[in-house]
Amino acid sequence: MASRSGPNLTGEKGSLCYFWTMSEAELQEKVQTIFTSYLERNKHRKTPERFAILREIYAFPGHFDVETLFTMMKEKKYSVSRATLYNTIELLLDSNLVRKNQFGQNTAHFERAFQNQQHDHIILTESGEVIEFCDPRIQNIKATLEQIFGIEIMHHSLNFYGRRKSPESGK
Amino acid sequence: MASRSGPNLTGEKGSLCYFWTMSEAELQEKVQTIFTSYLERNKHRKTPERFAILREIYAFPGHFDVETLFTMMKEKKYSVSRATLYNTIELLLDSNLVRKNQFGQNTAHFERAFQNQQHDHIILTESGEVIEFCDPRIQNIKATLEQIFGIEIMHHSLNFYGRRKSPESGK
DNA sequence: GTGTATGCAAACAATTTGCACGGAC
DNA sequence: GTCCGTGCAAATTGTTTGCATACAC
Repeated sequence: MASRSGPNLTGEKGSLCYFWTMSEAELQEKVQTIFTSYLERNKHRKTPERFAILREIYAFPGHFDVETLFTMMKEKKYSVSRATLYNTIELLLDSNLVRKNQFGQNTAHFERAFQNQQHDHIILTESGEVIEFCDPRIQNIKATLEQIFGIEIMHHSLNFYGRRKSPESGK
Repeated sequence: MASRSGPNLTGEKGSLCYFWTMSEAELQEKVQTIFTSYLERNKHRKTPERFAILREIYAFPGHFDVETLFTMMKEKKYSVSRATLYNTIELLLDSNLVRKNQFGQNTAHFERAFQNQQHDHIILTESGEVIEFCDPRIQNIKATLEQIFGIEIMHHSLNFYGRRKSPESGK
């Protein structure tokens, strides 16, 4: 279940990129503002639970599933129920603050989405390790499909499944 | 839950393609041979249930989930249990005769894989319709990733989620 | 005060597991 | 005859729902 960020390869071959800006505190503040305005815009209540969940999610950079988040919050003495987690994540998905991933298993995985560039995943099936990458060519495919099928694509999910080529020879 | 095949656009812009060959009978015979040799190679028993399931899957061109397959086979008076379906599909995945898809929901979808070119999916979220497409540019991305990360990619899954742009305008 | 959001537990859905029996080898 | 694969039902896992209470508005 390990997860590491892709390397900063901006510019290299013009095809891979990954970057991160803004301090944790700024990030927390920013997403809180976004969520607040989302809740107001949609006439949802600004409950402490919702903000606690948002904060907890944005305090954690990797992928998580609901059970892990539940345990994490229980340990920190938050009193949240699984039901509220599912409900709130639904709102966070809708406000584009969280992204949902379905890797092979039947557990949904989530990750924070704001200031976390849209990226895709490589799952190393032997170790469960997840590599993130970002390749702009996917946007070209998207554009072609939109044009050919006359559709509007809202989002996508791209996962590659593979394994290390030979121990310690990769790189 | 509708599902339609992508159009045959081989050559157009050099980016989209879809084709199908071989009669149903030939197909059935071919996959049966492949499965037989797979079972022998891995010292698994060649039970009638396993071949019945393979036949049933290859008699159906679209996507299916386990429950649907179970119902389909029950109606045809096959006596199979869900457990056997899950077990056998596992073997069929391993022998590359079946492909597994996780669209948004928590139900896994499957489709036959042999002579069914590797393709990806567009899910129209409003209707649940699934469009298949095949874009060779995904292979370029794959090649880049293998090279950069020193990995070997076995397979991938690419899903776009979108909607029709405007009724009857998308050609 | 009103009514939405919450926590809890029960319900549900998809998949896995345990076990006794049957049939492939 | 051996023991793997089966059917069935029970167990497990992930997610949703129902309901009484709490608190945001």
